[in-house]
Amino acid sequence: MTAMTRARPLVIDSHRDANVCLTCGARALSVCHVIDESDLDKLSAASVTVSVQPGHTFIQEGDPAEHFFNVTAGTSKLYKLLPDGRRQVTGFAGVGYFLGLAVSSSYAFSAEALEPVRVCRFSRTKLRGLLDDFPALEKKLLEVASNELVVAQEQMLLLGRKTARERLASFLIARANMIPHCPGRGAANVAERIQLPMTRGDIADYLGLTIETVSRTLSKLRAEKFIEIPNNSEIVLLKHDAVEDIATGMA
Amino acid sequence: MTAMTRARPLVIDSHRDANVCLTCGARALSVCHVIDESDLDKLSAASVTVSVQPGHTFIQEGDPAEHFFNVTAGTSKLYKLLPDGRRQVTGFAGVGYFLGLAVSSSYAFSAEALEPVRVCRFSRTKLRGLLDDFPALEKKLLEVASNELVVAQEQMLLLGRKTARERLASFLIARANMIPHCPGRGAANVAERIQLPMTRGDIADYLGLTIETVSRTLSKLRAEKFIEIPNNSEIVLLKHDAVEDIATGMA
DNA sequence: AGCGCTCATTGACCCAGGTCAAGGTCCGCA
DNA sequence: TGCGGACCTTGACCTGGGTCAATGAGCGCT
Repeated sequence: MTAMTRARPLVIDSHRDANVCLTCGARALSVCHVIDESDLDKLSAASVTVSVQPGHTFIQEGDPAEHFFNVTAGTSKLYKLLPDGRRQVTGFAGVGYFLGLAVSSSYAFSAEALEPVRVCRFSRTKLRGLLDDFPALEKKLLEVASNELVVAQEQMLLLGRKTARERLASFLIARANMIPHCPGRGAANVAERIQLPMTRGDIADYLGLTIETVSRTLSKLRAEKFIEIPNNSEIVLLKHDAVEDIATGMA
Repeated sequence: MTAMTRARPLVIDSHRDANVCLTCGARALSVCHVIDESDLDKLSAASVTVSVQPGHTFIQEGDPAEHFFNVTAGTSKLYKLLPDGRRQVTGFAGVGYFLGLAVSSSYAFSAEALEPVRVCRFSRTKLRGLLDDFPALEKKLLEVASNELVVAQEQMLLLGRKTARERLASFLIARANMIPHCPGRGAANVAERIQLPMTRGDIADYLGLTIETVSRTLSKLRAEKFIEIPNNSEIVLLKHDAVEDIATGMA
């Protein structure tokens, strides 16, 4: 039975108990943490857990926006398409990410799982109810949206004005900074191991480049001893500060 | 005395009565309209009116974010800079625009007036008080932030994946769509007169191009009879639908 | 009316990054 | 352990848009 369900692209967990939110490892990282423990049963009751297999799309640009999602496991890519297939990845949604903030009748982007992903899914009306019950949640969402906006503006600067080299450096630094504070961080030349759940193609679509330019630019950074590339889904940042200078256009 | 005060870059209106919000022409377009008329005196009391002369910066990237602003007259450009002076304009803030959503200790962008601008300025703490008194305002801000996010994602698609021609077409369509519904809009080939309070350089910095490319591309669109350029601050859209097709990558 | 400033246009040339094409590497599977 | 397919790298070449430079147009000021 496990094998059967895992083979399906989207699985709704029907055997959920009222404690999912209480025991949820993603709570500390997500908007839910503003809700008091004693109220978590209400949160559990308002959502269902959905599992998404890698490569499967659980939000489709243009579809009616019936649900909101909170990511509890895995990473997804968020993207928009032009009619001829050109793709812009607008972000990568990891654990704790809240999806669907667009207050519009249809989704403005698609979301596809890069790894096995689990999300808590809320219907539009249920979320509305939660926001009325928990004003702190609304405050938190405004905070989250505001921060997203800052990140989006930073990405506009990258896409509009940075060179390929600066874009890759910015990407690596951003990825490195999202590693939950590992010991020795902040020091000048401590190596950081960056996980890349996405392909070179996804990185290219995120940075407004082609696969070839991403590959070439990474090879160049490796030849210059700024990074190491142990395998396709990891990069070791050898000189954080030097790469940061490249990212900010100071080198 | 009028001449004296108008010559200063920033002027705080000290002779404001308690009815400013009640008589404010921008109210219908701004977040304030969710506040009941009977409560507008509280809103007036929490803010000051500031006038900004063209070319003057009233928000400086990196400065401590002490204030929030609501635009009541004129257009400003919002932008970020790289250390070497490369500029990305992240948006143009017109009447009704709410500025300062970034919940961070410092501003993530600068704002410079393109025309004579008037803003209502709230201190961080006063706005916090208003949000506590008027939950509807918080809801409205979340809605505004969410819509901003959708616009930002659209701009990422433009900057990452569209050609210069598509970028200019997108810009013109977006500008045309913000004209408050003029009669005959929506019809196929009704000419629309678009106001451009910004320079070619600002447009270039907004679209991730150079002045020269903006100029050349507009000249080309004119040669193709899609637009007319009566003067530097106006463009007439002769074929809305054809230009829209270019904007969306369908031509 | 004419000066001088800022902004916009146009042309000639160039280059960062895209395109096209040919391998290479990794990994799951039989 | 060797096959197949997805993904990545590298090289050669090309081009959209950037750079540099000259000219034009609009406008406030005297």
